[in-house]
Order: sequence, then structure tokens, then C-alpha cells
Amino acid sequence: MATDAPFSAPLDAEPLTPSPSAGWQGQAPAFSPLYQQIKALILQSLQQGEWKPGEVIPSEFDLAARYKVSQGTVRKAVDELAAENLLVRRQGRGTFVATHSEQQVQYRFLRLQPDSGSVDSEGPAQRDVVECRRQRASAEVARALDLRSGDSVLQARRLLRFAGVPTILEDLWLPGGPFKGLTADRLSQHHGPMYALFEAEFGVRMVRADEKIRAVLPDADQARLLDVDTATPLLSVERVAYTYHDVPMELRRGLYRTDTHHYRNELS
Amino acid sequence: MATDAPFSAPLDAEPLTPSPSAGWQGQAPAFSPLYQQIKALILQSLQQGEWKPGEVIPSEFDLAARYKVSQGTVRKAVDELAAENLLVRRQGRGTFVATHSEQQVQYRFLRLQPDSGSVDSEGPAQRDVVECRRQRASAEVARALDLRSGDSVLQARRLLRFAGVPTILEDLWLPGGPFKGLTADRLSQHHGPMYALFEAEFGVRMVRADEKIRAVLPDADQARLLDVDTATPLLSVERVAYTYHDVPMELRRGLYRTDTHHYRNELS
DNA sequence: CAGTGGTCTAGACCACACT
DNA sequence: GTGTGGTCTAGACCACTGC
Repeated sequence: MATDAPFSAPLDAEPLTPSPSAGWQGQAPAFSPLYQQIKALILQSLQQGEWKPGEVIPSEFDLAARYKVSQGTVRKAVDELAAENLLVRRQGRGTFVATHSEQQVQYRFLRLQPDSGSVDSEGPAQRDVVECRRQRASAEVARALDLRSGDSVLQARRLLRFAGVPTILEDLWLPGGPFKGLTADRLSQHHGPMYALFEAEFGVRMVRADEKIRAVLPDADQARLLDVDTATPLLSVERVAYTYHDVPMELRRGLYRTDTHHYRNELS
Repeated sequence: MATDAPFSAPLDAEPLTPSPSAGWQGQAPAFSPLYQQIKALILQSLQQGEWKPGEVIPSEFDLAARYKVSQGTVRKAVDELAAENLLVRRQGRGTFVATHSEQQVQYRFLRLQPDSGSVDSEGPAQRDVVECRRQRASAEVARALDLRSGDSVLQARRLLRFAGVPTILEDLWLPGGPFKGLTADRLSQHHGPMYALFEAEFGVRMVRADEKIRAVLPDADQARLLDVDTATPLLSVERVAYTYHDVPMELRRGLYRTDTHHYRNELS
């Protein structure tokens, strides 16, 4: 029998288009395999907060029943979401919504490493918020965050020290709407990754990011904060971080000292 | 019946350890799922050159027969190898051994992009080999390439120009053994990616690479070649490239100008 | 048309974690 | 033990490619 018109779903799921077996008349109206449709539905539930970061999602068996497909099809959808780091599978326990608040994969997006020793060996970073205020989006910020020039954005600057040595200076911009209520105090008092705070307090989960890296010289302010002179070359890392569905939610410009650390990248 | 002792194979394949169903006595002597073993066997065939870059490998059906497993198990093994960019699947045609010699994915490991416009818009790079000679491995080079200090290595330096502007200066070291016979002329005369030449002429296929990135200032020589002054910050990209089984086969130190280009990285 | 990879199903059994 | 994800199989049908 296989796929015979999976109409009418129990809780959600509009009629899914099965892999063209029965129907499939007309042109090609954006056909996609069943598991891709399941993937989209799971993604939607994630975005709408039906399952929150750190929580378990229903078992493959339950999801299969809910979407009226076989367990194998759900499996393939979940596999892809796990490969994209949106879900985490744990044998014997279940499948969980990924989170930035875990001891394990803290600083998932930070690629700077000490030249010798592991990331953990230097202990947690010391974080100091230098400034934090609301302002109007410049044209450049607006473009990166998909806003209009002049829209309210929250701008912050912070300094990270490793073993007491100032190493990273970051400027960041957040859209005012989703982050209403975020203050310097809130940022300062929070322990753990900033993206964990965004998750917990504002329901904004960063899913992926793009970085553009350049070598630059600091201005006087930047040099002072990083405790280097203005002739010291630094890594400029411009990051745009995205939530679900590729919506940009953060622009971040980092200046990294690379005298004792390096940016690590794996190519394949 | 499922997995009942798949003993005796036709062409290769020592007795595979099935997912523990029947046997599985004794301790846990490094058990691994069947598809992982199949993956290892395919990898071995790739390494030994049974199928060469650009060629088709046998169909999933044939491989399943050869290894005496189901098609689905072969599929999972091939899926992983395709995800690692070792194989390329093409619907309706077959599965091919990945190669660096394709118009499509040229410069697969080069992350430098023009600030505006696509990678292709600036046309092919102009490549000039500045020098190329044999020398003894320094301690540092030996460590990176898994050689002994003093072993013969081939060192080369080349300059890449985009639209006439010198943008990348690269020094690279190759183990003397595998690259016996490589000369400056051979390097200069070759068109297309260097890794394509390595594949075609020396049977060395680069599979993955690690990069360490820093911001540095050039010395006088480097500045002259890149047509910048010695106060211009540059990106230092130190790459170790690996063949099959994580054997290091190249150490490369690149200096990138980032006034019109940037290093792009996608995080997830 | 035949052959390839791609999707989907159904069912069995295993490894692991919690209770 | 019960329930979870992980592996493996067997077979069906679809989509794409090239003869």
C-alpha cells in the first residue's frame, strides 16, 4: 500500500502531499518529499515554542502517529534537524531541543582558541559590559538586521578577558522589538553564554551565523580597551546570527587579539 | 532472518561483524555497526585507488551484493561518505569519487571572497610560482607533516592575483616522498587548482583541512610581493591538509589581503 | 527502455537509560 | 521491565539520466 493519500491529520498537519504516487496532477507546484514536509512541521513547532530549548520532543513513534507517516520518515526528518544542530538525539532518553545553555557546548559560535591548551584549560572568560543603550539603526545595521533605517536597535559593547588578559572586544546590535526590556544590568548580571540569556529571557534562539573575517588596526578606544597599541593587527570578525527561518537577529563585530589565541576553522 | 553470520565474502571483505545478534561473546572488542564497517571498506578502496577521482563507483545494489548486506546499509555508508565530500551522488547517473578538478567546486578550501560580487565575477586568479625547492624539514614543518626533522620536503611560494591585484601570498610544504618529481615548472604550467594536480599527478587527494587564523604584519619581502606597506594588517591562514585516514600531506601558510576581500565562514 | 539514486513503508532486533 | 533512539532488512515505487 505504501503512501495512499494521507488526508486529515489529528492535531495539526494540513493534508500532506505524499511523494507523488496517486495524485500529482497539474504542473510541478513545488513538490517536496514527505520527510521534508515533516521537517518543516517540526521546525514550525520549534519556532512557535511548542517544545522549548532543553526539553524533550515526542518520540519518533509518537511523531509518526501524529503526522500519519512511518517512523522511518520521521527519523529522516529528525536526522536532518539534528545534523543542523537544532535537535539533539540521546540514545535511550529521547530527542531534545538544542540549547545554548549547556555546560557542554558553551560558546558554540566562538572559534577563538588558546594557542596551547584546550578551550577549558583557561577557565571561564571574564565578561564586562562596557556600554549598552538604545539607538536608531544606521543604514548598515538596518540592512544586516532586515530593519528600516531609524528603527530602534539595542547596541552594546563588551570586553572578554581570558586569564585576566583582555582578548575580545565586541560591539553588537539587536533589533529593539524582540529584545524589549534588555538592559546593561541584565547583560552584566547574567552568567553563561549571551545566547543562553536570549533563549531564556526573550525566546530568541540563534540557529546559525555567518562571519566575515578581516585583519584590521584598532582605533584609540579599541586599543585602550584591549590593552594593545594602535599598530597591533587584530582580527575583525563580523557576525550575523539568525533564528529559525533565516531571520537575522543579531549583528556583532568582534575584535580578537591573536597573539596568544587563534581562530580555528575546519574545512571539508 | 536478518543478520545471520555474514561469513565468507566474494572479492574482498573479511568476515564482517554483524550488529551483535548471534555471536557477540567475550568483551566488547571494538564493536561498530555494519554500515561503519562498510564505510571503512569503501574508504579503503578509495585510498587504494580502486576507484579514481571523477570515476563512478559500483551501484548501491552491486556494493550490497559484494559486501553481502542490504542496499539500505550500503546507502547509509555512502550517505556519510557523501556528507564528508568524499563521494558525490548524482541521481539517475551513479555515485562518483569526488575530485578537485571540477569547474564547479574549484578552490573548495579557499574561503576568501571579494567584498562585493560573487567568487566567479572576478574571473580566474593569476598564479605565479615565486620559488620552489627541496629542503630539509624544520622541526615545525616535521611536526605538522608527521615527519622527522631533516626529512626531505618540497617548499614552494606562490602569489595569487585577482583582477591583477596581488591578494594572496602562500608558502607551502609537501612531504618529499609522495611528491617526488614535483618541480617549479610543473607547478607553473599547470592550470586549475593545485589540489587537482596533486590528484592527477601524484595520486594524493586532499580530503579535509584545519586552519588557524591570525592577524599579522608582513615582513619586507612579503609586503613587497603583496604590494602593501609593512604596517598593513594581513590575515595569516595556516592550513594543514589531510588525505584519507587523517594523514597530513600539506602545510600551507597564506597571507591574505583583506582590503577588498574577506574570509567567509558559516557557523552552525 | 533499463539502470541509477531517492523516498517510503513495515517489521525485527539491539543498545541504552530510567524506574 | 519499559520506552527510547540505533541498526538492519526486504520490498515497493518514484524521479532522473542516458541508451
